[in-house]
Amino acid sequence: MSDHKQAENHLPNTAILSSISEPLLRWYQNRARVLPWREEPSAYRVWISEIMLQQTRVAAVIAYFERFLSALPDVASLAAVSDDQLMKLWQGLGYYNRARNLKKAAQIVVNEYHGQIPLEFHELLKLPGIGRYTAAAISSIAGGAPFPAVDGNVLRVVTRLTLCREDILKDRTKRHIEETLRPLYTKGPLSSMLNQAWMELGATVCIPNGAPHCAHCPLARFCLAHDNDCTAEFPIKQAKKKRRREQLTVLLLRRGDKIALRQRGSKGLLAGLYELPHLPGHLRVKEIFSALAARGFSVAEVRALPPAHHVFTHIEWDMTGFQVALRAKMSNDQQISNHLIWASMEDILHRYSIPAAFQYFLHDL
DNA sequence: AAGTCGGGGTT
DNA sequence: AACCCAGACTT
Repeated sequence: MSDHKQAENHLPNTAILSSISEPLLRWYQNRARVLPWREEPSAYRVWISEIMLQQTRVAAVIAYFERFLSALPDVASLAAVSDDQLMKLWQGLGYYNRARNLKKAAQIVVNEYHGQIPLEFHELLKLPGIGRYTAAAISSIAGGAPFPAVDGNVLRVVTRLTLCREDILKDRTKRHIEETLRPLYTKGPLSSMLNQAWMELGATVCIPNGAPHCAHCPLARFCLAHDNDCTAEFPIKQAKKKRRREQLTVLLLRRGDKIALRQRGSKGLLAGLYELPHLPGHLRVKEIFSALAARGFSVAEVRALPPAHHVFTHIEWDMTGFQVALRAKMSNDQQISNHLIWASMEDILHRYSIPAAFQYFLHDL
């Protein structure tokens, strides 16, 4: 019967959640972690932290946040930073467009907002890299705006509390939960705390992997999933597509104390970052000799390196690596046509941002 | 609505 | 090996 099916698939309503704010806020005031961006929640600090925290754990962000704030302490310095320094500050965090959008948005703030970061939800939403979650987080935490910041934590906590079986990856499910929570928010400091409390609960108690710590949850007595002993069934998410695999042959080209790097294109995977030159497929030593000879290199020696495997969100790289000692200096024309950069160890450490996928081959240099 | 975009920790 | 993370943007 369709009525019965609807009941199993019900969406959460505000009434179920209305009695929850008080115990949740009380718990948060006692149990909130001390985090760098909480000590002084200025718009700039909250903004940087929220962008870094997108799809990234708190533990991974803290050190990056401190270093970033030291190097670029305000919007003006961010707007003026070089792309290379920006990428170096972001190296290892991933999703590098987050950093590029951060700089773009900073330039907009300088040029169109007189250097003052807007605190209104709908103004923040216009800036590149800021979606509904981040606009709600910044406007509420730094400005007390009454908007629920619905991230993966909140979706997990709310679907468990209410036994909601909608697919949390669907936009309309996120929108619905936003609307459900919206009435709980009032303008002022409580909306900042409430947003952080939902996320804190999701991150530390109502956790994603493994069993949630219901014995320590301030909302256990309100929680339908806890009542029915079915927290493991939530949240419901559509199954992911399988990753595709690619084979690469990575070359560690050495000439004297320099190593060859190449800048990736401005779009797509690892856009704009610096990589070790590589060729598609798994090549044999003989093929490497001829490929390099065809490009005008004089090869002294080729030595195999340990193979490496790197997993991205939707691609997997199977890499074989070869260290190649080059004999003579090639002509300037060939240097330019090959678009290679001859970098020193110092450059690699402090200037060029090289993604993790290539670091396997740089470890013992 | 589906695909793209990193890297690392947990289970 | 599969899952997830204080998501946003493009197509």
